[in-house]
Amino acid sequence: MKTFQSTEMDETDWRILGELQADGRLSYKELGRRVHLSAPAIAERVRRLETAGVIAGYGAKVDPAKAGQPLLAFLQLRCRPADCLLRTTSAEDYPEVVEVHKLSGEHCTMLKVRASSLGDLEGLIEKLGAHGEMRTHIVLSTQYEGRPVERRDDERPITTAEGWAR
Amino acid sequence: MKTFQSTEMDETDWRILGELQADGRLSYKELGRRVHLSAPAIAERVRRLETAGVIAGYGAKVDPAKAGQPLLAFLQLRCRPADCLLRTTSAEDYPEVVEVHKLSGEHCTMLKVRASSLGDLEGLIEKLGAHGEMRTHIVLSTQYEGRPVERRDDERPITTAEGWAR
DNA sequence: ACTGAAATGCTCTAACT
DNA sequence: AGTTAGAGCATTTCAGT
Repeated sequence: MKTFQSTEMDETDWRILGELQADGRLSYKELGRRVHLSAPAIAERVRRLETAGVIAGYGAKVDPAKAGQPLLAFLQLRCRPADCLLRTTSAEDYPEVVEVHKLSGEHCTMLKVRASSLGDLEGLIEKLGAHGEMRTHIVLSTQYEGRPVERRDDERPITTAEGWAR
Repeated sequence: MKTFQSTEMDETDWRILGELQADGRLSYKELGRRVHLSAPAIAERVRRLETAGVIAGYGAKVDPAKAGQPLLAFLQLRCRPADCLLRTTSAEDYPEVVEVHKLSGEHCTMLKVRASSLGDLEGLIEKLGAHGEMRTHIVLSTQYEGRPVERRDDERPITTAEGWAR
């Protein structure tokens, strides 16, 4: 599979990426006005970014609190290898679970969950507790979330096999 | 400010929300075809959802790995109240920090960070370590992320002051 | 790779049910 | 709240640079 190298993305691509992360419904015409390119030129660049997978899709950003899920928590799960959450029941069965990450360290899993009420959260924690030792972190407030992916000047030359395989 | 009650959202609104979270660039015409409504009717419903803040915006979903940030980690910070991260330097100054949550428990902060390399991550951890005791969880793999907000049948009647204030 | 113009298709307003 | 119809734009394709 052909993958987009960072080196193939010029300043204009990054600006397009920035604008589209801030407003995914921008028209190509308006986008073109902002980065000083014609609509067809923009459309082609965006299509290339999509094909390369840099843009994985577009989505409405829904406010969970206003959609009935005001509670956020992080659950850290130290599974017993036998009945680990990732091996037995899929975490997708729990609608509260919005993210699942496998962690380094002590065979741990990090879950980000959203609940509609403390009762909902309590029930979830009880059910998940069956899979192993758990650590609960309830979020009181979120300073910010969903920072856009931006260009980094601090990127070092890649020294992995993939990096040399051009 | 007038806020959208969950009870004001019917099945059609939830379907629209589902479709727009899956593809934020869907045309009103196509959206209308999917939920069996005309384009102007859809447009008005979407505009209402936007005004109510249920839809907070639209954005391109960028794959961080393909945009030069393959590393993900959660950093748990136990600040000394005096020079807490949230009080002194704003965490927004660190481009690696993509989420900041204030936690219950021992005056803790949960940071979600994305780095371009282990060196980048190491430098960040070093700098943030100055703000207090820290616990690092490097993500090895992500099972999923960005699950859409969906309707929940399990919602209980709200018993808070806000719940009664209709 | 980008521009400009023409055809197509979508969005928006308005009049009405 | 919803529909249909028409005017106004955006998108797409294509020829040209």
